[in-house]
Amino acid sequence: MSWRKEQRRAERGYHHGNLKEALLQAALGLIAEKGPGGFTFADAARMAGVSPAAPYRHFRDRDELLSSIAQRGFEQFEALLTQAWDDGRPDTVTAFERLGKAYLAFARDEPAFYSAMFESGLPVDLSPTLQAASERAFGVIRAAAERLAALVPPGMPRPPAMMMALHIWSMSHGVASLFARGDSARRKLPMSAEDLLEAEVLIYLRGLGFPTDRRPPAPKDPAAPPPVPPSGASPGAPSGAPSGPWGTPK
Amino acid sequence: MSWRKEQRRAERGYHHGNLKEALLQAALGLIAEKGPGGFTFADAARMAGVSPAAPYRHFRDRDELLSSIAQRGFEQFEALLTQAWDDGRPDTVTAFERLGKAYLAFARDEPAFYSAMFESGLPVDLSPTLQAASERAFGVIRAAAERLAALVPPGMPRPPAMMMALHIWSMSHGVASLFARGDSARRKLPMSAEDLLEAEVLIYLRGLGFPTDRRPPAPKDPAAPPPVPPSGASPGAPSGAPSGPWGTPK
DNA sequence: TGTGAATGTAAATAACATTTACATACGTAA
DNA sequence: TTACGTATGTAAATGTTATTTACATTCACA
Repeated sequence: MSWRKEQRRAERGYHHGNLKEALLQAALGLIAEKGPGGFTFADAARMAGVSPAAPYRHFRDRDELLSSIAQRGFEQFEALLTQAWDDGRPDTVTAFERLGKAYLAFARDEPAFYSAMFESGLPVDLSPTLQAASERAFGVIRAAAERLAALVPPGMPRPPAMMMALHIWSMSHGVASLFARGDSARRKLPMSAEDLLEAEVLIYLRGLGFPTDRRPPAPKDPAAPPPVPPSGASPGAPSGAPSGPWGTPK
Repeated sequence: MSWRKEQRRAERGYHHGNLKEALLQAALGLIAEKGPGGFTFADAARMAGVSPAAPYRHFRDRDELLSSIAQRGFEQFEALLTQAWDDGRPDTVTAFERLGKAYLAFARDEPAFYSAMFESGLPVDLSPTLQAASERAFGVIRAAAERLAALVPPGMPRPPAMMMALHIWSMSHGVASLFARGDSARRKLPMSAEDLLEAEVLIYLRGLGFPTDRRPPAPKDPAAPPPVPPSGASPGAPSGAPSGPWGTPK
């Protein structure tokens, strides 16, 4: 039963060569499977083929490994959001909605990172680098909100961009946490989390004075088609396409 | 060192008499302090003055205790929301906003319950009674949304009440999770979580076509004051009172 | 009063996190 | 090339936890 260990040792020698990375990967896999609480330091070591004490050469303790993963998660998150925002192309509102979708996509596609970042109970405010990473990620939303705020139609009250950013963050986070986690989404929904969030954001944007009825034709930015929202769209769904921000639940 | 245990035993006899409840209370305290992960079954037993095996007479395992707490939490949550909604008095919109406040208040005042309910990683969908309790709590929001949907001004698209309920839930949950947890709120904000959520909900409601400018005078329900939102309210805050859904950050 | 069901206890097992003392390999300066 | 300091692993030990099993005490009630 130890031939396997010996075998592995023979293959890689006394030194692993890349243990830190291997541990991170192992932990990532374990967290994705069994949640941030179900991950054990010993398991990760076993998975990497080293003794239970080896990880301590690379991480002060279990929490530091978790924290490293969260850190990396925030970095990837920031990259994803940046890409989704794409500097506001083709127009601010479209890009803004893409941001929300990206949030959900991350929660769904990177459950391990998401868990470590938001569900591990780690005190984000204790690690300066972690907090910084978190703030950089939020900064993308913040910047987008800044641009959006500048476009609030004249005559409408214009809330601080920071506030708009926090609103969007909380909507995305709320939908993601409640409905986009767990393999089969813990709670049943009459629609996808994506559609739910999209509708939510669109209603919010309308509340800020943005026209939100156009959809297929995405003209340039300051172009504002019919400023009057379409009326009388009951759940019956007359036409084939969604008549408002929400379609008929399929 | 065992005199204390003997002492306690003498006071209460071989049987604790109320162990189940004592364990729940102990766990509640521990979770409030150290988070849902930092609570140990053995600790709760110790705190109740019984042997480490005693709890197993009342809970199948650690998870079942946690689950019981979550269950009780959802029940209290439902009660709190019901009270806040107060059947839509004095008017639907006001009561609706109170609902959001109650959500935050619960997250803040009952961190242990909130943790067990939403941050413990428990598979809510696995316990039928837990899921039912969760759905009853959401039912309050759902019912409120139902009433609100009926008031969407004619001429505005009216989203399904269920969707509105989910929107409100996600906003509240997002704000609560991100900004109303942890003794000193992990992330710094330019305003209180309550104000943040209130503004968010008001903008959302405006997006649905509700007039959202009145504040001190709360007239009867179907009474709809100036349907035109106030214009030109830059962050400078001209008058003393909040000029829109948001005041100046103090 | 006797008895079965509840409720606790003690002791044992297995898994972890973490520490300490010791072993090995790697890079580098002489 | 070699000697040495440092980085990286290992083995063994400690203390804690979850959980189970066999046994003890007490309660409710016939």
